[in-house]
Amino acid sequence: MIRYVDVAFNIPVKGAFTYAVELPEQETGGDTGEHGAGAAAPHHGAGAAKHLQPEAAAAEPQKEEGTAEHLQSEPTTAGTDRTRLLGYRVVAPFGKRQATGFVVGERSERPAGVEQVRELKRIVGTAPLFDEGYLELARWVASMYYASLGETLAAMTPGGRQERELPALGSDDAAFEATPVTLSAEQEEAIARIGAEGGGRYYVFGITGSGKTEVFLRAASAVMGQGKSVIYLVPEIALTQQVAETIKARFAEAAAIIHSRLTPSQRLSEWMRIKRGDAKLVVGARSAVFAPVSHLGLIVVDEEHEGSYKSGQSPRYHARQVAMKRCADAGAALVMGSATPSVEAWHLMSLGKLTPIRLTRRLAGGSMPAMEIVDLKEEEGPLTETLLQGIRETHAEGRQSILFLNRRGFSYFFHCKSCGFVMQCRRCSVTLTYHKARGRMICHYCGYRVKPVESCPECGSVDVGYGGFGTEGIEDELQRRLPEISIARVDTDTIRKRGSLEEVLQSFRRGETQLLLGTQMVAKGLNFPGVKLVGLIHADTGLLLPDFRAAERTFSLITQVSGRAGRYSPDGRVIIQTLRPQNPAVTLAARGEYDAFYEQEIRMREALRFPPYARLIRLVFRGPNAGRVHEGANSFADRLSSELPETDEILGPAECPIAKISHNYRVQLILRSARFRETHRLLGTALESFKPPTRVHIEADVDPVSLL
DNA sequence: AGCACGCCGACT
DNA sequence: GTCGGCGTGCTC
Repeated sequence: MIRYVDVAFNIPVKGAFTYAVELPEQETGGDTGEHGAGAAAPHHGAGAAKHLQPEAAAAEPQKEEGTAEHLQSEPTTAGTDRTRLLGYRVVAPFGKRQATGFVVGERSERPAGVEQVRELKRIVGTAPLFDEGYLELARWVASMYYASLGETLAAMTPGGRQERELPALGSDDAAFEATPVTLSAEQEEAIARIGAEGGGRYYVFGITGSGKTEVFLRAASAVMGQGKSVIYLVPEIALTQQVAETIKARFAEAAAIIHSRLTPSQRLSEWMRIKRGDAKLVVGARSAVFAPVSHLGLIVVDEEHEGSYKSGQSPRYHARQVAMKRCADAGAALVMGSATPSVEAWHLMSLGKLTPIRLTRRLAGGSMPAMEIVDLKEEEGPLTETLLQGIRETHAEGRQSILFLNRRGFSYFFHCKSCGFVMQCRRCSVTLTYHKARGRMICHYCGYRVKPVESCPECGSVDVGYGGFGTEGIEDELQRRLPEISIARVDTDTIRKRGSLEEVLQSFRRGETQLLLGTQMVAKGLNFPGVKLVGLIHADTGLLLPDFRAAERTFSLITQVSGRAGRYSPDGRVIIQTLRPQNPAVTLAARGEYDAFYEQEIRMREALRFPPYARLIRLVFRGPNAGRVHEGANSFADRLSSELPETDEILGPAECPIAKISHNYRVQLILRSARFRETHRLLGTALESFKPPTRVHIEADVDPVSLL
């Protein structure tokens, strides 16, 4: 029987391609294929059931790739229901090559208007990856983020071809108690409120160490008790090892933990386990929001403010937004939480669209640390005497310190070295970026440009320019000045190797090293009882970035990093070094004045028409020919200005802050809209019909998190 | 004439 | 995305 299937490929091209496929008339157990390679994979021949036997995986543990090859050349297998092909991954001839894609439609007639229909090369797997309902979600994601259906499905589904079981659980770490601890009154109340009725949107807003995780786990448990499934999102699984271990210990086989170390085959295996309903709790980073659960009852978004929930490539989805969509569709509850909510979340809470639940007490007997601000302008270099003295004292007490330094340099940012003044755009209020080649300060939101000043408009100093602390060398400098202290360094370079992060952290936890020096990642979720002092070497690096979220990020960073100090003791200490000791993001974070910070930030956003008072869509035009890239951006901007409502603003075209990446020139356009739905729809039609100059690509980023 | 490279558009 | 076709222009 000849059938026709619509296949969406993992390419930017929209629309599906139709292929023919010959299906067996019935499940006769006969082999319809002609390759005869099946004999080479003896444990595979009988189809689905055998795949899951552990012996199969154990038999050839080293030969995963080779085994996969055999299975790929295995033609349509008998004993598998492939009369319906929707949701299968397939391999098809595409031009001169083979490409994998997804079956997104089926038909029995050859489609009209298509002259040549080629035949599918192969059907991957023994069961479909998704069903119609799931495809609907994919269509929503693709259209919301202006991506093709094929690349969207590729981002949503696991890449493995053959299921492969996960190794047995490692030796159970007794440190992670399987039995829940006693709850505080606040926690009890929080759980009761979340469980009070099905659905709803909640925000657990609690200081670090106040027991959010336990609230989430109890809520998950309750939902699972009703036979429903739970998705538990964390920013980066490697750094939430503690949460993962606790969940493993408490939920065992009912949980699927999707982490970055899983191979594609293992991911597929977990995917199928979830799809069958064997795993009712899915824990994972961003992409776990696409877990194929049935009867969704709850999605937890832990550390909601985290930027890693936003995908960096097409489809540039925000897991929080997808979570809202899935919960709304399924009537499931959404529970988010953080010590530092995003400004958007805060706004939703103040509008009553998100129910706040506050946790105010630290559980482990700790209290909030003492916070000190050190003015870097008064000091020589990044390692100030206050900081060094603090480390020495802490060490003398036999306790530990964490030093945080922001990787992002600010050498692009022209500033006054005397008072810390930074030039900002009058209109956008973001930092102007210094372009050395042009000798101009440029706003990357609107394109505004000025000559750099010769002297500081604030204090008159002529000591202005670009340049700052290099991050390299801080470790050496520390080593030199504090030779008695052993230092552990954690950054993207040192953790590249598998397992090395855990090693470094373990040795710190055991007290073998006394000082942990790291980037962003030490700010998040790591808890070490021995830590007394936390130092931020340059707390306001983020403030110098040309980004309207700069203040929010700085506030969050200071607060989160501070949470690492004195978590288990009453005498924690935080030293915040800054060039701008008067900046509200710094001072309000230091004083723990959340409400004041959010209120002033919200007012600023309203005045400047930034989210949440407007929504942004960023369009990046890129290509090897600068002229054509500009031409494309200009003509599209012209078109939009005639088609979009008057109230929408089109900022730019302006060169991207990183104007050229690997031979590609980049120009951006930022749309600002107060009526998002309409703008989104109109932009969709405009993008569909616009034919950019050759070699010019347009990337759309809806609700961009960073404009860099 | 022969070839290298860059540009372009098709891919079911 | 990736591939091949083909035109321009350079070299033997």
